[in-house]
Amino acid sequence: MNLEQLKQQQLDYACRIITQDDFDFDFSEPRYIGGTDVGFENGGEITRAAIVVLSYPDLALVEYKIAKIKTAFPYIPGYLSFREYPALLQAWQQIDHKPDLLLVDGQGVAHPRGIGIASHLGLLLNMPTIGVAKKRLYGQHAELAGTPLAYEKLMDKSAEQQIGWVLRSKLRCNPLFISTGHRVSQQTALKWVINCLQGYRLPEPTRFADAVASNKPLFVRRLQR
DNA sequence: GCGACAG
DNA sequence: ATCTTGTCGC
Repeated sequence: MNLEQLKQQQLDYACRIITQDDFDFDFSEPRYIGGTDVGFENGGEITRAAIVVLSYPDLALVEYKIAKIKTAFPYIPGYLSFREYPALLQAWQQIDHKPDLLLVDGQGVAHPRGIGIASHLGLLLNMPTIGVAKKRLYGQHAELAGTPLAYEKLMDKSAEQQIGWVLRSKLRCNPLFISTGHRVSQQTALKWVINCLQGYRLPEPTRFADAVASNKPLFVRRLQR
C-alpha cells in the first residue's frame, strides 16, 4: 500500500462516518467512558497502546489494558491512524468493561479528509468516539478568549462548515481541539469533553490514558485509589 | 515553490 | 511521540 492508496481508503471510509444529530448517540446515562493514548519505546520501534475505562459520573478508573506491538508504519501527518490503530484494536479486545463512549487522543473529523484517528477507530469498532487533540491539524478559528471553558468553532478550509471546536479547558493552558469521531454530533462531543474535565487541561479519560501509556506506574497506582 | 504538519 | 535540566508562575 502506498500513500495514495491509503488516501483513497480514507476518502472511502470518510463517507461512512456518522456525525449527524439525527443519529446522535444517547448519552443520557453512560456507565463507562473510555480513553486512549499511544506511546513508543526504543525510539519508535515498539508501539504501546493504552485504553482506560472510567465509571461515570464519578470518573474513577475501573480498568486499563496495554497492548505492545512492533511499529509497522511511520508518523505522517494526516495518516496517524495507520500508525496507531493496530495496537489500539489489540488493547480494545482485552477490555472487559466495554465503555459507552471513547475519547481518542487525536483528531476526529477535523482532518484534511474528514477521518482522523478518532473517526477511523470509531468506524472500525462501530463505537461512538470523540477526538481530543492537543494541537491543531486542520481548520481555522477565531481568536479564543483566555477564560476557562471559552470555546470557538473550528471551521473547515472554506470557513463554511464546522468540523469541531477549540476549547480552553484550563486557564493559561493551550486549548484543546475537539471534534466528533463517529456516531456523535459536534454539540455532544463538546458537551462530554466538558463533562469529563476535573480541573486539569485534559479530560479525565485522556489524562488517565496518558498516565498509563507513558509508563507512570506511581501515578497509575494513585489513580486506582 | 513555500509553509503547515494530530502523535 | 521521545530525549532531557532547569526554570518560571500560581
